[in-house]
Amino acid sequence: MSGQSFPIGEVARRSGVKPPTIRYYEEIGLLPAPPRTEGNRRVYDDADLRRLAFIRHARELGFEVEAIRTLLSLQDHPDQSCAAADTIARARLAEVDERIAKLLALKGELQRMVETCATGRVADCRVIETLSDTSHTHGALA
Amino acid sequence: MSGQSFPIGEVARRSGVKPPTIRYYEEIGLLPAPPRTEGNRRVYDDADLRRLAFIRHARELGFEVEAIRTLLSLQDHPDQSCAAADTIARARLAEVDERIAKLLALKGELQRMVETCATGRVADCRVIETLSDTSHTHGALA
DNA sequence: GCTTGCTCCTCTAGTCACTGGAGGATGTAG
DNA sequence: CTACATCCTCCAGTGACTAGAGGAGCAAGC
Repeated sequence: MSGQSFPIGEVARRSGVKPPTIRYYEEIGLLPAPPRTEGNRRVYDDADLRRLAFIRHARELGFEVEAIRTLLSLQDHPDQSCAAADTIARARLAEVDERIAKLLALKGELQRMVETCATGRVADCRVIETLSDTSHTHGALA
Repeated sequence: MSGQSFPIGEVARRSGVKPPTIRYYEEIGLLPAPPRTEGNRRVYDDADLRRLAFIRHARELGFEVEAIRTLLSLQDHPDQSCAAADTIARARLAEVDERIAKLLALKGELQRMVETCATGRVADCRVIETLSDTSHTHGALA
């Protein structure tokens, strides 16, 4: 009932991650090395598929591979010490919060521009002001 | 009242962008080449500072340099055709919206983990499920 | 006015996270 | 059994930095 298996190309199509990138993720240990067929071909399952989709989304959101590694470690070691997991989750949470805040600010500004635009010309664009606040500039990256 | 000027090191400290990176941005045309002193040193002003801080935040949010270039073009050509600006702003807006949605989902999951954690063990971590939705997987990048 | 020491300059090379291609084996359809 | 797609490994290239070598500029102290 859950034993679907796919070759790398199929996984690539379904996850949106290209074959060379999938092999690369295996190489750097983000994705476990899958079993192989007689003919040495990689065989993936649904769990791999989900993991890859997760990695892809996280990368698109701008998380570095190391950050993703820590997120995946939460998944991979559900029995690990709570303190460790908590620390990781909290750090990521802070990062996520800041990103959301910045994106919301940028969104507001882009919306304002689209609206202003409807009424005439772009006039005063403040995209820079929106994201150039240097107050919480230091100490952002976890 | 607005004539502050700084050498590259000062700009680096204030913007959080390192000198070599600032020079790199100049090279690829994200930042205009500033005037130089007698002794061939770059001299920046407040506008450069804001622009750099903006670029930094946008990069942290995962926007590619090309996307940032289009955002900056809104700022740089406030008199350009509204249609062009509108198209750019709308495309970025869609991207921003999707990012916000994904980050909120991830945030919820991380929060749940921190809470669960407080009560005992990590147990079932679903960070992967949170971001592995493949439904709107294709057609995301503008 | 000259040395000490910091910042700056350019240039080249290295890193991270991929991306693409060469050259060859495998698997599947006619 | 021949096409032809897909896979394999390996190696080179890209984007966006990052670090280092080697040298010039400048401010401060003696």
